[in-house]
Amino acid sequence: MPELPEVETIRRQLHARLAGAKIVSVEVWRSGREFPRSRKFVNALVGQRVTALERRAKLLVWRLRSGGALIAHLKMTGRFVFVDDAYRRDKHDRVRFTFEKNRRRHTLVWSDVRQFGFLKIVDNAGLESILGTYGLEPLTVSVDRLAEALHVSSTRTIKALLLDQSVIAGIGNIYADESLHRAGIRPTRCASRLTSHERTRLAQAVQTVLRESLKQRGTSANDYVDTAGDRGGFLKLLRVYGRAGEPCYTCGSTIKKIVCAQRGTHYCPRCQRLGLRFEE
DNA sequence: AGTGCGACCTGATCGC
DNA sequence: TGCGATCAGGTCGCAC
Repeated sequence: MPELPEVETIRRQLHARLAGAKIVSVEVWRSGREFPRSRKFVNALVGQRVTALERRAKLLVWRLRSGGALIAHLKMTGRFVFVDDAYRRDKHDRVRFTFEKNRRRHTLVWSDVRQFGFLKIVDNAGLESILGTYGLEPLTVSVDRLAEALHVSSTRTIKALLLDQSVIAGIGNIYADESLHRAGIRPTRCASRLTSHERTRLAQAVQTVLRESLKQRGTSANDYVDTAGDRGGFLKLLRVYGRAGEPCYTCGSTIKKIVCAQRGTHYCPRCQRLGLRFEE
């Protein structure tokens, strides 16, 4: 379940190897539901040069020199992994890219067990309209702006709001739960009922959690690996996600798991108490 | 208009 | 042992 820190980790690794690289070959091993028709896809990419790798929300954007871009969404199980010549194809592998940069060759495989992810070629206008649907980038705006984005008149729960990519871009289930725990706010709270102190605390928590996770190269709760096939190190620093039935590190209460915003939701009933808070 | 929820997909795990 | 049910979850599209 790659969210902002995982996608950003992959972006950095791809950028380091592929910015300025020429796409030598593209081989579609397996196309599927979301996948573009293979010949058109291959023809649009071979011979092109990648100028830069960017990220917006959970979307990877491969800028192409001729204009336009290849966009990639990993959804839950999408992976980009660099492989060597001895690599043997796995049944979930879908596309193999070969690049050349400074006379060095790089081979990259796109695989996706659940087939939810997609690769798509878009022109500049198409790219702009897609990128425009996303909200604030949480790591490049101030706490105040982030807190302001959480100031809504909405009947939704605060967790549902955090997951809304058009409000804040890049938060998924893990970081929503972790941010709410660090801010001491129960996920089921009505978003419009948060106090301004709570919005600020939550905005700070979102930034802290995302930054800390990025330092650890993301969280590997299930499938996520980076382009070297390595797992992220943030798993051991999670305080509530995946810890149902275990004691809260802060207060010792048992972490609960419920369904909120149609997602498995983890929280500490004591640290994330309902009702008045007295410390503010 | 805003919100909730099913569908998409496969593999791991659980209960009988 | 085997088999079906359940769960994981980002986002789209549909229904209310």
